Amino acid sequence: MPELPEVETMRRGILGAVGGRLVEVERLACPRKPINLAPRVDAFRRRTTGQDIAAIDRIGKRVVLRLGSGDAIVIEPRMTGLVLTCDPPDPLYLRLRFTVSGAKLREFWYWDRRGLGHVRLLTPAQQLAALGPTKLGPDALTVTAELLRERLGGSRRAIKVALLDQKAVLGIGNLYAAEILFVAGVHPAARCDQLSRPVWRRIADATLAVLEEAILYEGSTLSDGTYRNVLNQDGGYQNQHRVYDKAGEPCGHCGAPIRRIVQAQRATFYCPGCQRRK
DNA sequence: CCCCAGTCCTGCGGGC
DNA sequence: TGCCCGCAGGACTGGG
Repeated sequence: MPELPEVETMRRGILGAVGGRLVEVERLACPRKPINLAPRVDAFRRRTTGQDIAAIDRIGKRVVLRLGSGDAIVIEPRMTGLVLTCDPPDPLYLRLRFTVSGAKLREFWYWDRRGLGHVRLLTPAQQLAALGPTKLGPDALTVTAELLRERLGGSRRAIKVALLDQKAVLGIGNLYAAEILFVAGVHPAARCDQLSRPVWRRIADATLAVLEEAILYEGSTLSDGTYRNVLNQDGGYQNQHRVYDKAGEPCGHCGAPIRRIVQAQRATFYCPGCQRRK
């Protein structure tokens, strides 16, 4: 499931298209169900064809192609979306083909097995409304202890649930929330309004450490094998996981069996020996 | 403010 | 062995 490190890996994988010109964005006849574009196919094609690719950014878990017109193509992979520059894992789920001229990278694809992802073309005004600071928090790679405490310190929510709130902090999903709290030594059910400054410091430090390390490893490929980098290779961070999807296995630090609980209808993994409530 | 359940969607694994 | 159900969860929505 693409979270910040996986999406950052996608972004870096297609940076070779920057400075080029979008020849075409073609919606492929995916036999399951062609991707829903916004706006619809004709307008999407008209407003993207021939546009310069000025930059490729990441906003949280989305890849953003900045076009010369000021419009932005926003790719939101959600659970199973992938950006690929080579043959796909399974051509059945290819949804879009991007063709580029005048740059090193000539072609890339959007692939999505389950089809929960979205690709949207947004005007500058729409970008501000949908992706601006009122909708989305600061990027997780920029967090500090003060910023986390400011945004979450008054909340009665459990810290693990709050870390998933994209209005609070941007880019953390279920997997990395678990890993971050393990590294910080914080119990996932600890209430935000009961955490001290030193604990916020540990959470901020762990957030940067875990996400930056995961980017170096090009993200996590889980046992279902869905996430791949743009070259259709496995990521490497799954081998560094401390708790995610390890229920019953001994903690690598203290040996206690890793626990699985459910918070806000999502699985949470943690070590009862290493992670305390305060 | 915050929580919860439902929605989208497909593949896989557990259980019978 | 084979089939079916439920689970996986990112983002969003509507109701409490």
